[in-house]
Amino acid sequence: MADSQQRLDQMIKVLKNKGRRLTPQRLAILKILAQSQGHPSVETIYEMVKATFPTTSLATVYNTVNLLKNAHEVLELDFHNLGSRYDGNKPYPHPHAICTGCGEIVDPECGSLEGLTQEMASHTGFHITHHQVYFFGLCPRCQKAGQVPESSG
Amino acid sequence: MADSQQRLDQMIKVLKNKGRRLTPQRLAILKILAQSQGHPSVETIYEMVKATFPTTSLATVYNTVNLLKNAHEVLELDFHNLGSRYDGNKPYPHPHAICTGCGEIVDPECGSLEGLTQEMASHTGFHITHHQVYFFGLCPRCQKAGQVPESSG
DNA sequence: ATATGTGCAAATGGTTTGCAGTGAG
DNA sequence: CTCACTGCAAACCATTTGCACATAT
Repeated sequence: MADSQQRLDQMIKVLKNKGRRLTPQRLAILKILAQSQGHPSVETIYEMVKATFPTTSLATVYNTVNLLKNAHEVLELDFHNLGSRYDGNKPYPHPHAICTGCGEIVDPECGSLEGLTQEMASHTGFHITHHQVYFFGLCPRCQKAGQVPESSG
Repeated sequence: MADSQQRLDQMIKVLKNKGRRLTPQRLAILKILAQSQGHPSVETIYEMVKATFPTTSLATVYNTVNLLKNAHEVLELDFHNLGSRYDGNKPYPHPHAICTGCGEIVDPECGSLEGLTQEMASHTGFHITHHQVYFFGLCPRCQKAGQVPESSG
């Protein structure tokens, strides 16, 4: 994906601008986040980095992820049961759909969020800066799996 | 408020149906949640209960709140920085606006959430069951406070 | 009478922090 | 060469759990 290369370049640029160093471990984490399709957890990132750098510590992953989060180069999703997940592809707030069956997280197209935001603003007088919009339910696959409750043979 | 009395009665009924007991501490927690206007945290509830029952433990508050949460008689709001907050007035999912200045949480009227939900469902194929919709920003009071940065005398 | 609820304290689990050694710039 | 980064382990903090006693039903 050309996009993920652009994301990676952007992340590197931001870190440089902040005077941060680009260690091999850190670069590996950046790559994982820039290419991430599945909203990985810190633990997931940790396991992936360890494939290349076996001595990497969890603290280093947290450190780098937080660095990017504070620079708005990664979006943090907060879930009560699933733990925090990270999106390095679209580091700006956007709606998510989370399957309560398999845990899959998808980024649906969404045109009507803007209207909702404006409605919230006008009803509250708030100056809205960002949001967290999560929809929970069953993905198509889990719906099918649920319709045939393990009895077919 | 007549509403909060109804909420309290409903909570009590649900606990009874589950064969749970109504201890004085538990009743106090139920009342706090049924009347809650400000989305209290467990810690806040704990402090309030202790005013009447000084020996109450945090564990008891967690226990009762979770009981109600699982019975859908209380709505849990999950925030990364603010910690979990609870709404015993409207125990069903609804949008919230959170002030990043003072921490106030309000429940705005909202007509266009249904459309967004349907858009999400049609774009993902998910069967949506519930949601978490949080808008963050500055409440009117904090906007004014910010406009005059402590220099006026 | 009984088994749920209570209070206390210890356990848990995800995240952060302190520190001494390492290495990117 | 210097200072940020790393890895490890300990610290943190909200929440949960275990246990013996108390009590609502």
